[in-house]
Amino acid sequence: MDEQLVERVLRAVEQIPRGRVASYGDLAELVGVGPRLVGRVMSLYGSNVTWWRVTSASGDLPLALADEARARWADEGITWKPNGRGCRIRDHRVDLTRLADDYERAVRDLG
DNA sequence: ACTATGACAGACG
DNA sequence: TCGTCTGCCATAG
Repeated sequence: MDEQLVERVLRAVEQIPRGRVASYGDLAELVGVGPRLVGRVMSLYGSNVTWWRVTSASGDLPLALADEARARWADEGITWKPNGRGCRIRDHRVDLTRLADDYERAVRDLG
């Protein structure tokens, strides 16, 4: 894995404000890579950051992570509908353009 | 070198 | 609302 890329992805995740979520695709667009790569980075290094604010485009997470994530969501006031279908997580997606500002800053301050 | 498979997404039937 | 297919990048076999 390209360390630079990993850093950029993780940095992007950290820009997601409390109480909001972003999809893998959102982050991918922000970082400038394919969504699958973001998924891969998260699977490897996600536990180091606020991974529960990253959901799939449909608002779901793998079963194992869902339990943990739900607790976090409840704590942050993120509403969701149990039983997958019609998950309301989508209503909490961040405005990508606003996220981009903070992200640019974060990446600049990195080097 | 080639294929299959992912914490994925978008288009289409 | 489901399958299916294609694009995406890295890894494993």
